[in-house]
Amino acid sequence: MEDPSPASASLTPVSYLVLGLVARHGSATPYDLKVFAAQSVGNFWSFAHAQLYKEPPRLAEAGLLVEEREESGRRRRIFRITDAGRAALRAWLASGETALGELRAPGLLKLAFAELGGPADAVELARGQVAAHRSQLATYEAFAALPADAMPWSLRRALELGLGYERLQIDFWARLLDDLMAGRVEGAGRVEGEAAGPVAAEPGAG
Amino acid sequence: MEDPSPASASLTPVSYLVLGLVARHGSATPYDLKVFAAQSVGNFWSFAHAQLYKEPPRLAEAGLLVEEREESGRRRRIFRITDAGRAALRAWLASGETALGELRAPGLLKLAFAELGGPADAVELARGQVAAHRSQLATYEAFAALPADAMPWSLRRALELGLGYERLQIDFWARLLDDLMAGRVEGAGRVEGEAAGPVAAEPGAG
DNA sequence: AAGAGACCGTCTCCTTCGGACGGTTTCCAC
DNA sequence: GTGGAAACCGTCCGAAGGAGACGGTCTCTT
Repeated sequence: MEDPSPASASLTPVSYLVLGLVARHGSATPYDLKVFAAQSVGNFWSFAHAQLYKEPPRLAEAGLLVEEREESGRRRRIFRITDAGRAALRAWLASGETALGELRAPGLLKLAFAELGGPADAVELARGQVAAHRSQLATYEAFAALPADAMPWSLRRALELGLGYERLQIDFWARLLDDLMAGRVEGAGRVEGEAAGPVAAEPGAG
Repeated sequence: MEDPSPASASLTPVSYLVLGLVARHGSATPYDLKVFAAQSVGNFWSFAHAQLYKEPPRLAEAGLLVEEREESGRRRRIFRITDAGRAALRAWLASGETALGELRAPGLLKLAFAELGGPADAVELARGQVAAHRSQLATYEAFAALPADAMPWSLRRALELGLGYERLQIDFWARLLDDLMAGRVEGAGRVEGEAAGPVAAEPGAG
């Protein structure tokens, strides 16, 4: 049993990013991809730029893209999408794939263990998160302020989820901060002026 | 210039997960870690179980954990935290590290390129996302329904962010679905009964 | 005492990640 | 025009992460 179709090699999120970006713009060099990505989805989902150089040749080998060469001095690789590539992209868009993804926020991990630190630590964390998410929100808002024709409707919608997400984070951490300051958190001590907290160490099940 | 302290080798999120879990429970075997993780942070942030077997020995080598052996038949490795480990954990909790993380939701990536598919595709996507996030929300709600003393306050708080996140997603996709069905999306066609959509292909800048 | 099923652990392969490094082109001062 | 600074562009590598196949061990039941 051999794979009858090299084009059906497993496609990852990066693959679809590349396919989508090339389809949207007609053609692109890896560098273009890097720039396009940064201006669109890269806002929520960053890709190592090395991937954007490696992926197009892979897709070309699978027949989903074709590669040309610039004639000018730099002789950059220019990629265009093929019918097979369009089909793969359309299949992905049409598939009922509903993977969820995860809430991999470093701040959340830290919060999950905040009971092991002092109350002041949690306060610091919350403050930092509020600030960081506010700044990210500002970035998104600047992007969202672009004229309507600066991006396709779908991307704008995606941006709106990003805005909602940042606002959710800000609200969450701000509320936590309030509760912490007001001593309204059951189990967490009231924050006075202390800086270092205890880390639990009682022996347990082995 | 050499690293004077082997214990200061770079610690990753997995490191802190392990450190935190061991600190919280007093001691743990790698298998315990796997179970503990699944019952707590694993809800939002999953770790490959192989990591939970590899990380403790690494931390032990760095002096942050100590390893014992069960005497019984299976002779499992039991890990406990050291003072250095507690210090590292406390330092992490107290540090103003505020990395943001990203919104790496596969559905979001797909949405960003939805203009390249047909209106029916976006509808399918939205429907699927609503269903998937509703199911995830139900899982979180069941977890949140546990008695107050079933988890530390910090973990419960983290859970609450998870709940908010799922509700945000549900609202977002449900609203998109509504707008799509009502033809209220500028640029997206009204969904009639079509199934396959076009993928843009006009040549552009090279 | 035997076998089923849960429990527990390791290994390997492949991808991703981050970033160091290096070369090229353009532009501007002079 | 020429030198070089600055932006532009591309490749490579080592370390870490992730999926999951595979294998061994214990417990419980009959």
